[in-house]
Amino acid sequence: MDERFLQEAAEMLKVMGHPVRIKIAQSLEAGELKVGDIAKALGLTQSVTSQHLKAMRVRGLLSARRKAACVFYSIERPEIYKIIDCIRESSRRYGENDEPVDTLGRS
Amino acid sequence: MDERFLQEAAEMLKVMGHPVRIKIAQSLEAGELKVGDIAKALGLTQSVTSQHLKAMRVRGLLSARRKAACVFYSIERPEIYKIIDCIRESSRRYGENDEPVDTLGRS
DNA sequence: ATAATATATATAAATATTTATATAATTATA
DNA sequence: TATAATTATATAAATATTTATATATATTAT
Repeated sequence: MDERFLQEAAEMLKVMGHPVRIKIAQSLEAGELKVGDIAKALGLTQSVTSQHLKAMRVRGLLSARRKAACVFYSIERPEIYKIIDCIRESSRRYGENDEPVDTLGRS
Repeated sequence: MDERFLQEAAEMLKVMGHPVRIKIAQSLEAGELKVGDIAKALGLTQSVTSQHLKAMRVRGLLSARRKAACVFYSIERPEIYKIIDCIRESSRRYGENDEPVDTLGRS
């Protein structure tokens, strides 16, 4: 596997590996939203919202456009949703166990 | 979106958001391997390999079985590979730009 | 020009992750 | 039992992430 891609994939997975950023992606599924509306919808402060948005933007997951005083964010990589669906399927298949077992079973 | 799933998805994405752990998943695509072989294949120390394996195991991504003194790890959630494919496709589609642009474009 | 609104960013504190080193635990064998 | 081989884990240091607070920047309206 290409080292370049490996790093990029890890970055992308890491940035999506945060509940707030998953919620942000979800909130943008129907289309672009301005920062304030995302913050309101998610019950976050303006600042933390902006910081998470930046984390996603600088890695190419979101794009932003200015419209007057507002900035509208939108999804740049719709594959995010496919990934979340994969995980949902995986969860379903894996079972409704509360916690994965962590034993090694003596032989 | 279910809060329970949200947390689980974030955890899974986060744990896969590390180059070494992606490599580990790759190394297991053809089948189970013992810790020592994974470490050798990836050029890692025994300890750090074991630590990454544990991170993946306790979150249900890998399972382990003991065979004599060795422990064989294998993939518990093959969806991981689908996710990596998604990212590969996303990368391809997104373009071969070195770095995503991070400007907001004044209006 | 000033004020108001919306967003971004600098900074620092708290927390989490990563890695290395040393050691413990497990299994097989002499 | 003692030793070797394999894997796991405790610990600590280095680094990174997350969040809050305060402040800066950009835009519009007065």
